[in-house]
Amino acid sequence: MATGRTHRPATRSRGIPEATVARLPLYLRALTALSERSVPTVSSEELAAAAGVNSAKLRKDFSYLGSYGTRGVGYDVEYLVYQISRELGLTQDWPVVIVGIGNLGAALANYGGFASRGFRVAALIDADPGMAGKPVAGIPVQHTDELEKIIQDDGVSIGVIATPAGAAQQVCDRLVAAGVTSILNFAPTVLNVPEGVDVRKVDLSIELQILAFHEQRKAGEEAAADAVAPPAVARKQPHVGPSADSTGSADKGPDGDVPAVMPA
Amino acid sequence: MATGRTHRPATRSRGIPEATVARLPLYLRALTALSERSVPTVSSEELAAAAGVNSAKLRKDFSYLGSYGTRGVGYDVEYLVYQISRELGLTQDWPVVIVGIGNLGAALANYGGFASRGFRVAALIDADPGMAGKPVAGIPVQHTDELEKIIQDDGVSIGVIATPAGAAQQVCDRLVAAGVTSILNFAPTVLNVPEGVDVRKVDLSIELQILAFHEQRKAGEEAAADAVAPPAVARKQPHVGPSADSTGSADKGPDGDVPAVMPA
DNA sequence: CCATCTTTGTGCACGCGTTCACAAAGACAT
DNA sequence: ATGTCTTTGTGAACGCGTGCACAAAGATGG
Repeated sequence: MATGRTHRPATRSRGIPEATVARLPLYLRALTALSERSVPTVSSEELAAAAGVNSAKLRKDFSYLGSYGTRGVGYDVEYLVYQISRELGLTQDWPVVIVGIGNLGAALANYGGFASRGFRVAALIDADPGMAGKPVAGIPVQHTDELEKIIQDDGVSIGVIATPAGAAQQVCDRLVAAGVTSILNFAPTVLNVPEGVDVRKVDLSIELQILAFHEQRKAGEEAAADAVAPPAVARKQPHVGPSADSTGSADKGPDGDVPAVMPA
Repeated sequence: MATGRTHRPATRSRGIPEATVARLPLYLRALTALSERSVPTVSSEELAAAAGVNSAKLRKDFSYLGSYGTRGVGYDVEYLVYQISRELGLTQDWPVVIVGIGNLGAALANYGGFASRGFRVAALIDADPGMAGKPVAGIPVQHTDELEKIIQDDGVSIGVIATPAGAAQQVCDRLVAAGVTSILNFAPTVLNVPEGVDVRKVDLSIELQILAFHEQRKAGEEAAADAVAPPAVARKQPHVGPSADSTGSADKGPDGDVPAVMPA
């Protein structure tokens, strides 16, 4: 799903399948909402509905954490919030650096979800000297030269890359060399990292392409079954030659995928 | 993965497993790069390395598309680019609407990856009347009232939600009612959609929490003897970072004396 | 204290995805 | 043509994740 490397020595140590870990934040969000409404307990059925998953799956997920429920009653909301937070490591403070303060980087810096869950923006870093000192989301942007110093001084172990694709690997290397061991990559590139470093990637382009695939499939099925066109009329524009159009050569940027503004 | 609805017999119709579909954009990106360098053919081993996957997996993935390789030689780059593009539906033009033009929405509008692969920003939509007419990425923002009209006029079938969480479900309902059948959701909420609508979500907060989990596990690999006594009063500030100092192998680590921050 | 009812926790089976390993297919040299 | 060498395409085994179905556990009421 998301680790850039195919490797997964990951969750070998103590139970908790990767798929379960990926769902814990979902449960936590639903539980936090319940907590704010002062709901004392919740059944697996209710919570599963709120999180958008199967109730059996939810119970099995929780069983990896331990037996935190009460049969006949359900789960204590507050207690479960604490247990999941602890399991996810959110009871600690995680300083995070964001590299590449373009449109996307600025959006991330302003994203409220950071501060609300144990994550703290330790620094914003950009390669453009003109950005230095300029405040974004109340935090002054610092130049790339400061990167290593910041990471070491603040003990940063999580880095967010929001640079253009061309700069991503280089930034990644510097982050890792300075001590970062977890990277969230928004640049459309496959990052190469040494053993022991986790990479998760968020790729808008890929998500859209997956949607397009399903969309095309849906359109094709309808066409095969019936001729009744639902709402739209001009939805298709088959305007591509056998192999000359989109593939030719540099008809757009390096890959056309540039998430942020950052001079190389 | 990402389909909002629990049920998803998914790609039953025409082979092609979901996991393979999710990798096709990755291959396509690597192939495009090769194409720009005028590389005529590529072996499964080389291409797999470029895409960051196993070569056997790549070959099996391609086998679902058909036999496009030549034994003893490899794959024709141009031909494969075309085949994958066609399979993903990228030879069509996909108009996309972005709803919620805040920091993130603006970043998405400026994202080059849209236009480069058959996706076209048909409209930017925001609920704030003050935003109306204001150009973002060269496109004037339109008010939410126009949403249905735009979707129907342009035959939009893909919508991107970049609104706050509170507005996401409402926006989603309107998109679906107007004819959108694929949604990319950036809001931290579980969207409820009817059968036949695909939802993929991109959630920064969840990604970070998953990274935090692994980070914590790495930090406390040897000091696994915590076995925290269940706190009777939940949501209390627990003692924090008790593991960063005991191990000698861990060179990094947030010098464990940061204050605990519980989610609110 | 016993009966009943609710809800958890989990054993089990099934299907998907990954990986191995190798035969088949073609290129290429002689 | 024939042999050798490279690389694909895939059969088969394995492991993980999912969901069913049910027994165990505890609450609740009489």
